[in-house]
Amino acid sequence: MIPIGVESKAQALDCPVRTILSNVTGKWRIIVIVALEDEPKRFGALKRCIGDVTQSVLTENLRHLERDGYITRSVDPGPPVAVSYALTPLGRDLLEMMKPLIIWSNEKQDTVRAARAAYDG
Amino acid sequence: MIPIGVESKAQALDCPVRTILSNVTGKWRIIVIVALEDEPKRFGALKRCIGDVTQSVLTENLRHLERDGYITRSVDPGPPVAVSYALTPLGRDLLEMMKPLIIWSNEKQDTVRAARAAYDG
DNA sequence: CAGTATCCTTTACGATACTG
DNA sequence: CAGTATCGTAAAGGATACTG
Repeated sequence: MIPIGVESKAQALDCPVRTILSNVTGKWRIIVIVALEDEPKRFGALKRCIGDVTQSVLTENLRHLERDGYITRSVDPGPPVAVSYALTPLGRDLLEMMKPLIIWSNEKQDTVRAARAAYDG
Repeated sequence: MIPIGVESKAQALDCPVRTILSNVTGKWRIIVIVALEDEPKRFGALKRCIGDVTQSVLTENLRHLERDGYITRSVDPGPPVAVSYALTPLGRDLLEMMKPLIIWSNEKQDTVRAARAAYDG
C-alpha cells in the first residue's frame, strides 16, 4: 500500500507520490527530458525543437532539471559560446519510466475525451 | 520517437506527452487516485485520509477526475446524505501505470536530494 | 455530511527588451 | 548564442465562513 496521508509538512516531503509529482509537474519538465532523448542539444536547438516555449521559461526549467540531477549543462566558451544539455543516467531513467505512461495516455485520449463530452452533456 | 514539438495550439492538444501531463499534473489528482486504491471512500474519509487538503480544493479535484472518467460519484440521499467515490476501470488503469513511477521515485529520492544539495552547495 | 462561496497568496507561464 | 531582467497574466492552491 502506498502512503499518501500526511499530518505534517515533513511527512509530505517523504511521501513518494508527492515526490514523483513534483518531478513531473509543470508543463515543461518532461517535455525537455523527452526532447533530449536521442542526443544532447544546445539551447537554441532545444527551443526550436519544443516550439512553443519562451526563452525565460525554458531557462528556468533547464535550471531545475540540472539542479535535480536529471540533465547536465556543458559550456564550450567560443566565441561564440555554445551550451549543450544532455540527459544524465537518472534523467534517462526517468524518461524510461515515463514512456509506458505516455503511450498509455496516447491510447486513452479518446476515452477521456468521450467521458468529458458525456459529463459536459 | 515521441513527438513533442508543436507549431500550433491544435498540435499541442494531440501531443501525448502534453496530454498525460495534464492528467497527472497538479498536486492532488494522483493522490486522490491512490487514496481510492483499496476501496471506495466517502468525501470525509478521503479528506481525512489525505490529511492536508482543504475541502474546496478536494471538491474541485474530485470533479475534474469524475469529468475525465477516472472516478465515479454515487449519492445515497440519507438523511444524512452519503457521497461515495470509487475508481473506474480507467482510473485503476492509470493507478497501475503510475505505480512503477512511484516506486522508482521513492528509490531515487536520496539521489535527487544529493544532486540538489551539491548544486545548491 | 458534503459541499458552496469568497477572498487571498503563490506559483507557473508568457511577452518583451536588453546583454556579454 | 544563450542567456538575464522586468513586467504582467492566469491558474492552482489555501483559509475561512456559510448551508441544505
